[in-house]
Amino acid sequence: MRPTTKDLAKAAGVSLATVDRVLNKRPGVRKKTVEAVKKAIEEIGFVRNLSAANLAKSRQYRFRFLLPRRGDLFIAELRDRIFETNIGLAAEGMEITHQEISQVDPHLIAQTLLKIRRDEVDGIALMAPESPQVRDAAIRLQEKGVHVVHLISGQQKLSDMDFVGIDNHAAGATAARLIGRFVCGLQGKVMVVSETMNARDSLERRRGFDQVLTRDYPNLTALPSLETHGDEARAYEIISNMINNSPDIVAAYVMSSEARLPLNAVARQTDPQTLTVIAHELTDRTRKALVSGEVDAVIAQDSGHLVRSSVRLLRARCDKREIMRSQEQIRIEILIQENLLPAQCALRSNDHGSVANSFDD
Amino acid sequence: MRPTTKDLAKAAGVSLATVDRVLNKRPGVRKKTVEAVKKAIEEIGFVRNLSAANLAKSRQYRFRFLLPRRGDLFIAELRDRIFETNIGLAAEGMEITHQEISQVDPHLIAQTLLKIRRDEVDGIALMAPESPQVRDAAIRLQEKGVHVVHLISGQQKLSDMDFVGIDNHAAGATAARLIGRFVCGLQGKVMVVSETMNARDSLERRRGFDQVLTRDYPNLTALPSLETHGDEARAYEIISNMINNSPDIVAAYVMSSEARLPLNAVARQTDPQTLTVIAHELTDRTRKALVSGEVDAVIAQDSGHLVRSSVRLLRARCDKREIMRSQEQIRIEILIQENLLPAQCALRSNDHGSVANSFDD
DNA sequence: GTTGATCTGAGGTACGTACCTCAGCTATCA
DNA sequence: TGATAGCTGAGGTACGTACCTCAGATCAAC
Repeated sequence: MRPTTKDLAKAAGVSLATVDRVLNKRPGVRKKTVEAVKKAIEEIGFVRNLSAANLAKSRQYRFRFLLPRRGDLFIAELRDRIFETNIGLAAEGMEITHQEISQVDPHLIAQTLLKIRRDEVDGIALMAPESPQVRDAAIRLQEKGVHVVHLISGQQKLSDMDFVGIDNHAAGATAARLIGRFVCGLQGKVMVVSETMNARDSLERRRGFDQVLTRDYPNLTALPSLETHGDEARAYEIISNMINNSPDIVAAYVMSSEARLPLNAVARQTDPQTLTVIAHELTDRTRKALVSGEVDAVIAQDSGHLVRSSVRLLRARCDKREIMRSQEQIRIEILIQENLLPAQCALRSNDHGSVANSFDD
Repeated sequence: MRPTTKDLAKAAGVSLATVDRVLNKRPGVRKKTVEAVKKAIEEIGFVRNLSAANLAKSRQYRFRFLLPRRGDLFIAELRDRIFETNIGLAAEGMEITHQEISQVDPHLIAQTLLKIRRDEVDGIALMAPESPQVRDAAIRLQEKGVHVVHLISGQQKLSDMDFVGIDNHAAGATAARLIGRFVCGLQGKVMVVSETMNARDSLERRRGFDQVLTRDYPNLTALPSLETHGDEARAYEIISNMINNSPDIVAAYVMSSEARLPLNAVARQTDPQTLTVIAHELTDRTRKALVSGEVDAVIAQDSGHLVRSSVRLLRARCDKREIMRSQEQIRIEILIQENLLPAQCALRSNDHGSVANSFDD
């Protein structure tokens, strides 16, 4: 049997109350006594029983994800993962919800943030385009005692500690490297498409992309970023314009998390099989594109990891714990046809019915 | 507050005892009553409090990883992850150990397996080359009540349910695709190196590799597999022979998890920068090779995931639970210079001192 | 040596579930 | 009608930690 606090008290020659004070960093214990207890902890190899601690605390954590309202496949993925995580962690006293926010208007987002009360949630994971208003509102929220982490995009270097997502500079560099190698020395232009360049993540990806491309692949020239603004007609128009004006396009980099519109537009304009195409995020659309050869590689961040990592980070904040940041690093995944897992992403078809309990025989 | 069993009892109009019987699938409850309780569960949204349940059960899980004795960097990685996982899960009543076993001799491995008693461990994660003796010993062990999962390699299709690791056929295919694309239409031969072709994983990788290469890249011919048997001198000899006999080698695929010897041998024989090289597993050696350009891509499986997934699987077996297999799928990661995380793998330098508790101020 | 502040011990309750016993209840069948 | 088996309720203890109160001990400074 593992030693308990009682054993620890005996080993340290103090009472249970003192052990408790030391373990929970409560005041009113002499340094010498603290040391004695710590020594005993090492000696008998005491490890706090988390189950018991959680039970005793009967602590509840209520976290809320704020995601843009747009009907994006990637956002849908995230929502599904939030739902799953909620189910999985409900048994551990967590309640994880999500709320839609404006996809663009910083004022509206800031308003939404400021409306959040300390007594309804303990933490927020926010996915929103960069803006001073949002940043300030987030800071205000923190001051109220609601912890905030920034998901995927993140605000102007508040602190890296609050960010959950991939290194977008590196992701852009990865895209450039793949295009550079796949294109095989061909001379030509590279089309770059994004939903908007107002987002911090797009800007960073672009910088990383350009850096590698100009340094290592003089045969390739990156064209100015096209912005779809999530509008299908517009996407088609600007992309077809671009393709018609630059017949020497040999590759395309779709930077935004919603690759559907750009991919559809490209597909209508040219034979994507002959074009080297790199897109972001694994969704049903990019998965199909990967399988058909329409896309050569997908650069992805695991949506489940994003959600779980956010939750762990928020929870650590609530407990005033530090966290192993290196273990929470979100990987930049490179996906091609061959390393797509059969189940990956196809999970969307799950019905969300009765997963909560396991009495289904 | 979340509803408790007491609330559930009230809602279902039964006693706590009956609720308990239903929740824990104990006999002696009429079907009708069971249904009533289940209905109440749905209605009030009852979710078992895991902390309380674990505490009440005061269940301990003792799992042991059996890893080959060789001093491999990849194995060292795994050991470190086991150590970490043990620390992280100790608070949840898990005790995760590891034991070295013969790296080759099936008889010795089988003997080791058969020596394991039910009262010392609840489950085993076994990494061993395929052989009938080992397979039988594993089955015997299961009959004794010790759960067994097969790590990375796996035995002849016992059951996919017992396997933790990547799809090696797909991994080989991935390697072939990368080489095919990176080589840019060049005509030539591809060298294939492994530690041994007796391992199931190597065979499967080879098959996946050949399949894609012969189908999609007629410009490339894969050479017969070279086996280093973990011997440095031998590795150098066979590889230099191969290189001297086939001057038109344009690429190399290092299949085994220990890439050190083959990479060193290749480096001594030829300029690896001009060769397209794909290796397996992220270790200090492959990481350096990736950064220097000696290796073009690394195909990896996350060692931490391997360990944690094994533990989850074993635990599910102990609890007689089914598990979401799709969530336990180990991803085939493609790593290039650009998407290497700064922290990734460099963790080896950690001292393993006082991570067990968090009183370090 | 007294006062006050600081530290420590003893003992309690609470968290939500698991698992036990035993008494009593309800159908079923002889 | 009574015996039997199957079902249900009442009540208890246990798990290990958190957090509370209050009394008593210790130590410093005066």
